[in-house]
Amino acid sequence: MSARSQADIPDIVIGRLPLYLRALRRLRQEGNSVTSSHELGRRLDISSAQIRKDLSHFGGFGKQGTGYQIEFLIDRLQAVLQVNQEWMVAVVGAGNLGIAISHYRGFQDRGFRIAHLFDVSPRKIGQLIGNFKVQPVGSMREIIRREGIKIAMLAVPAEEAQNVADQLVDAGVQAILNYAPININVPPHVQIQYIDPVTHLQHMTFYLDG
Amino acid sequence: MSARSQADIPDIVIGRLPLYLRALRRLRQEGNSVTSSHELGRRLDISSAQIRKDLSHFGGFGKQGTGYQIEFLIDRLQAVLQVNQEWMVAVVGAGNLGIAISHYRGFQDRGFRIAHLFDVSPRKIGQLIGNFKVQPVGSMREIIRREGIKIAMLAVPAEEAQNVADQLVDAGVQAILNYAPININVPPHVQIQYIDPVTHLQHMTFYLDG
DNA sequence: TTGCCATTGTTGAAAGTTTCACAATCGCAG
DNA sequence: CTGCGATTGTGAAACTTTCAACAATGGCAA
Repeated sequence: MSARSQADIPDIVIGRLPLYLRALRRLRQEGNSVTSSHELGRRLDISSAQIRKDLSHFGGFGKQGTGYQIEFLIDRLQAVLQVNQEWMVAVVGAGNLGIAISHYRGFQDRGFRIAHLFDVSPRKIGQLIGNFKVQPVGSMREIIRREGIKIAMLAVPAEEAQNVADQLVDAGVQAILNYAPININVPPHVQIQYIDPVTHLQHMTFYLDG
Repeated sequence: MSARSQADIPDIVIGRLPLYLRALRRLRQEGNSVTSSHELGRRLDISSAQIRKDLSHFGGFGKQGTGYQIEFLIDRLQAVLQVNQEWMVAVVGAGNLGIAISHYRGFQDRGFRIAHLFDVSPRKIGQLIGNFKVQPVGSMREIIRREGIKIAMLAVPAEEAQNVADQLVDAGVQAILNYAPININVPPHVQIQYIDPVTHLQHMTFYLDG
């Protein structure tokens, strides 16, 4: 990976930390204050040894005989993932998907806050969606620059995705979550992740009979 | 994995096939009829050796000196993934997300067709969303059974996800794409995949500076 | 027909990831 | 204070995945 390859921790390990965090917050919500690698493993369908090993990359968070203090571990994982702060996020594309994203309440307390919603269509610009007035892509660069926004979600048609991504990178964005069903290329200092439901469905149909 | 562990091909390889397929269809749309492992690799940011090896699990699809016939390879991959047919999909949850999913045109020509949209809320039942009348979860089991639906997308609140998943499995569903931000447990013969944008964002924030 | 360039399919080595197994230690009961 | 059951952190082994290298082959130009 890039920049902050912090102490050489495998990327695959980093990818599991958000899952641990999610499960821990759920355990807390259910009223627990302590858990174990076995309990986490059972819930996440990951071996307990793996969980212990993953966590041990960041220090000894548990206690032998007892397990892990949930509150403490949540705190530590949030710090490691840098989500003990609130990141401003720009959404590009005010179609059905961009609108659903803009309404979604689930970003709130997990480290993210949607700050702007952009679109090209004159029909959409100025419309009020959720709490956001749709803004023209033309002003995107300047707004992202000015506000130092580092993260963007891309919900535009596949044909425009590369072009919009280039503009985002130029504006200083360092992480892109791309919902368009197409691969895009970004410079190595920019993080990119993909969400395409069809690829998940196609992965599963391989195993279905019939 | 389960059931059709076809000739022992690693799951991680299966997971890449939908990406190859997506890139190939794009290449075709751009007017190409032939490609190479190098070109695919460049686009997908995957080594050419990996692509050749992955494809070789299913037979010799390419020609030395020339590369791969795009049309032919698309055909083969669609057959391997069993998306040369149209799978009926049930969507559960008619909130913003369920609605966006129901409107999404991108399932159409990639092997899937949304057949039903279910919700519990009496306020929503009967409403027309896209082409679907929202149906009560109470009738879900019978409809899925009767129509032999094998795939469901779950867009309900985290608290209800496990319960709804259990009902789906009981109704005969064999693959679930879960958008709720929670892990759910299903029997081993049922495929499950997750989409949670926050986990992707948190994965990326690890690497950001500041 | 020959020689050359491009590209595959495949082998084996290297790198990466998961699992095993156990000493160390904690908290608690008696 | 001792002994027991639970649980962590970890080094070494097993396993999986990726990569590098190359012989084999196809098409094309001369």
